[in-house]
Amino acid sequence: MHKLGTLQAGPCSAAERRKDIWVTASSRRRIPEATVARLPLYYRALMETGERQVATISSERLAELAGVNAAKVRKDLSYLGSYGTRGVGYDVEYLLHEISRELGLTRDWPVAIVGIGNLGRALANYRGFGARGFRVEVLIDADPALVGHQIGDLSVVSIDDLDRVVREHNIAIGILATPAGAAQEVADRLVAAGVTSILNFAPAVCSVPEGVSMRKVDLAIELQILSFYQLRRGTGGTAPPRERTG
Amino acid sequence: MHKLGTLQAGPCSAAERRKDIWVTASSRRRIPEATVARLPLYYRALMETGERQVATISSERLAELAGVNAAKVRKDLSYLGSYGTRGVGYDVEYLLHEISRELGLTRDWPVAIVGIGNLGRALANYRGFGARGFRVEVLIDADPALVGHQIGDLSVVSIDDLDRVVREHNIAIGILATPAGAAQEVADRLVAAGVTSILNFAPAVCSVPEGVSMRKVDLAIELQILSFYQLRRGTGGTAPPRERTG
DNA sequence: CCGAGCTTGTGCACGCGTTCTCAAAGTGTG
DNA sequence: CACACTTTGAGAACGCGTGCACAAGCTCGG
Ligand SMILES: NC(=O)c1ccc[n+]([C@@H]2O[C@H](COP(=O)([O-])OP(=O)(O)OC[C@H]3O[C@@H](n4cnc5c(N)ncnc54)[C@H](O)[C@@H]3O)[C@@H](O)[C@H]2O)c1
Ligand SMILES: NC(=O)c1ccc[n+]([C@@H]2O[C@H](COP(=O)([O-])OP(=O)(O)OC[C@H]3O[C@@H](n4cnc5c(N)ncnc54)[C@H](O)[C@@H]3O)[C@@H](O)[C@H]2O)c1
Repeated sequence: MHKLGTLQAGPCSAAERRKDIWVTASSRRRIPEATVARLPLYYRALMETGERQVATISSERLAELAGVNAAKVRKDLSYLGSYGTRGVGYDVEYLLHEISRELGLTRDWPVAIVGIGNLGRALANYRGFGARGFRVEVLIDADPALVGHQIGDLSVVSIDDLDRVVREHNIAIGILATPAGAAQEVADRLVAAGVTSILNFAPAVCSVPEGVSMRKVDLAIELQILSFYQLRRGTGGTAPPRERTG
Repeated sequence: MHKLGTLQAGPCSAAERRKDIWVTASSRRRIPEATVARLPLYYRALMETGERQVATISSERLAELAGVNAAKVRKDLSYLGSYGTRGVGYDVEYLLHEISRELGLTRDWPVAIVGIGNLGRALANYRGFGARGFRVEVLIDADPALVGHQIGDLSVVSIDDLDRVVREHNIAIGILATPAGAAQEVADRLVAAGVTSILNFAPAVCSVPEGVSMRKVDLAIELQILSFYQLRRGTGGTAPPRERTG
């Protein structure tokens, strides 16, 4: 398949815009969400191994490195286009480039963290984000005692200045690390300030309008899921094969 | 759902996995994984609202509180048994009890954290875990400068004492917050010491033997997924309504 | 005791994701 | 060029999860 061109680059025409089909400059087909979630795994696997000196990598090898099924790797990559060569494998450099383009890793994303408590500080200090183009540029908190405090080379900004600072830095991605009670309000303010992607650590149901993405990470829930299966095992069940990739 | 599953452990042990039925003392039927992941949501929703004075709650109301579909709530709860009353709803207290029993929240789980860096410290200081019966009892790190250091009312223990301390405290659940490079080795040591559930924050593929559960939380991947959809939106696509329960 | 009004529990259809499988398409050797 | 070997790409089958729709079952007022 894959007949109608990946060739036709450039911004997609208005005619192509459909509700359920994702037509973009980079890829012509809809990429399943499960695949999107695995692309970072492939990216990381390709980056980490010294495989880059080798020109090509097979789906089998990549599957092994990423910890998934080989058929899945092939199907996932086929959504990006036919980048492989039969009998040979995938060109490592090219694949890396395509994946990072697809994930938006070729550009920098300014990020804001709201709620500079235990977790927010840990995130602010984390060096791993920058490597993927996620630059934490703004730290926001409501606690007056914290405002102005220096963390790394950033100074904590008051929640009152949220709108201004978020706009100034052109923030598209916000990280929410406030207590649960403040989550919805802060999310609303972020959205109002132009943020369209939110990563939420607060254990609270929290809704955002159409056109804004929100992903939740709830560590307590993760523990409870582990506890569930732990309990089963103790009472004679078998372990669940499950493992999540964010 | 999100369901971003990756099989793990031994090579190609996929086929036989699904076969086994989960029959335990507590519930007669197999509970789907997606349901297990939502039970904590229901639990939290029930605990948070003042709904407890009200004797019963309808699936519709609970769905609203938990941010899911009402039919889903009913189906999920039906896996636990027929605890509802038609025309009335679910008895709140009883439902809470059943869910917490199913999730193993009626008992205490001693937890160990390995890797007391930025993230490990945040987790160690977090008060939210204890409320669900997850008691962080052991902090472990390899850095000699950190060993003996006091965090909260716990003292950091050397990685050399991992086996002994984990056994002494009867730890079943371990949290892995070391750098990626050390993840597999630490996981192996935890498993060797008797840990059968691991929550892994290190961005690394990491395998555990059959009979051990492992869940991964990779924050960088979450950001990359957000970035993917953010990029699409910019180029004219529609936003994905997606939000993870997990 | 009956009927109106709710709410649960579940059968069912549908869509998504996974994985098996194999033809197609490449490489390399003699 | 023929042939053996490798590896991709995709068709197809299957299983899981979701959500609609509705009968079964409960309460309550009269
Ligand atoms: N720390 C962890 O390991 C951990 C684990 C799981 C979940 N969480 C969740 O992450 C969130 C943060 O946890 P934490 O331990 O960092 O909490 P924390 O109390 O240490 O920090 C919360 C911070 O948010 C700030 N804040 C409160 N209201 C605010 C508002 N309206 N606007 C801006 N800032 C505001 C507070 O001043 C504080 O600095 C919580 O929702 C918590 O449940 C944390
Ligand atoms: N901090 C964050 O916000 C964040 C975000 C995403 C992912 N992560 C991941 O979480 C993990 C921890 O992150 P961090 O920021 O806390 O890192 P960190 O470097 O601050 O802490 C790591 C700790 O692990 C200890 N350690 C190293 N090797 C060890 C071993 N073999 N046994 C026991 N302890 C060992 C180190 O002494 C250090 O104290 C990393 O894998 C990181 O990629 C962290």
